[in-house]
Amino acid sequence: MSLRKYEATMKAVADPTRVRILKMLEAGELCVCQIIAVLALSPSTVSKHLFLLKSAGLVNDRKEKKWVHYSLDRESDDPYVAGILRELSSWLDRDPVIVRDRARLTEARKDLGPSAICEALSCVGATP
Amino acid sequence: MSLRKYEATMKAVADPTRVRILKMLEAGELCVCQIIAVLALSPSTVSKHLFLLKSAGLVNDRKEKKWVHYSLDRESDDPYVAGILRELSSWLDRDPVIVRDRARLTEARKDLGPSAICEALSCVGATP
DNA sequence: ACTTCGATTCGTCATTTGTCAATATGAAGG
DNA sequence: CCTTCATATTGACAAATGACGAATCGAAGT
Repeated sequence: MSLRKYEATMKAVADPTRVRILKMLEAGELCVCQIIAVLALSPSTVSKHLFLLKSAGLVNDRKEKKWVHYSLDRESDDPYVAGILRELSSWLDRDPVIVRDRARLTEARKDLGPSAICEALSCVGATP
Repeated sequence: MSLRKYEATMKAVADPTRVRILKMLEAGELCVCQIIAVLALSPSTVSKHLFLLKSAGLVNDRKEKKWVHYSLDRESDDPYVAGILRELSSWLDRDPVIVRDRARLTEARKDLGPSAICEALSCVGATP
């Protein structure tokens, strides 16, 4: 494994926004609109982050109906990806930002579909 | 452990030059002049990298005579540091850049003191 | 004290990175 | 078809980053 690949993987997980996404995905796959809503960032920004994570082999995407769902690539044979995802599962679980992200997700998922979650969370997300 | 601390640690190890330094230090402590010589970078640049690594708690420094020696902080109680250093020990061992760095170090350490190594390597380092 | 030499700090520069607005793509429904 | 809605892409811009040279600090040695 080369230094280039290492650098891409590490830089992908070193960004706070991207690690928030990864920590959200630990609970299961999410559609892009849900991630946008929780992060309260513009769709283009989130899309670029997801592209980077996918390029690094950290996540997979799956298209269903109108939505794209992302999930962690837990069976990667890339040693960097496997090692980082393993370490990450035991990190940051008590960070207030991570906790808040999780709260937003579980709250909104109670009885709403992806589209409705989008609506519900984008209101909440607008008030930091 | 906070997202801020996580970000600092991860960004510290995500840089290729800094990871080269960490991989060099796996063999034992080194003085700054040796690191400068192997990397073939300016002293100010190397000094800043070392400062960043130390700020992240990844390395310790020790002054002896005129020189400053850096070493990995293997007994850190910071979970990020401990986890990263553990993963790192099994990564990049076959990368050509890492291999070359090690070769330069072991070659020059055969029978020279730190100061002489500085001299010997700075010539080699100038020809990539 | 003065000089020397290893290391750090400061100032500056080019490159990279993260963000958003605007636009494009593309599938599902009317 | 043609519109709509969820993502993706593009372009622009501010901020962060990594590189260097010059200046500075500090410990030994003359």
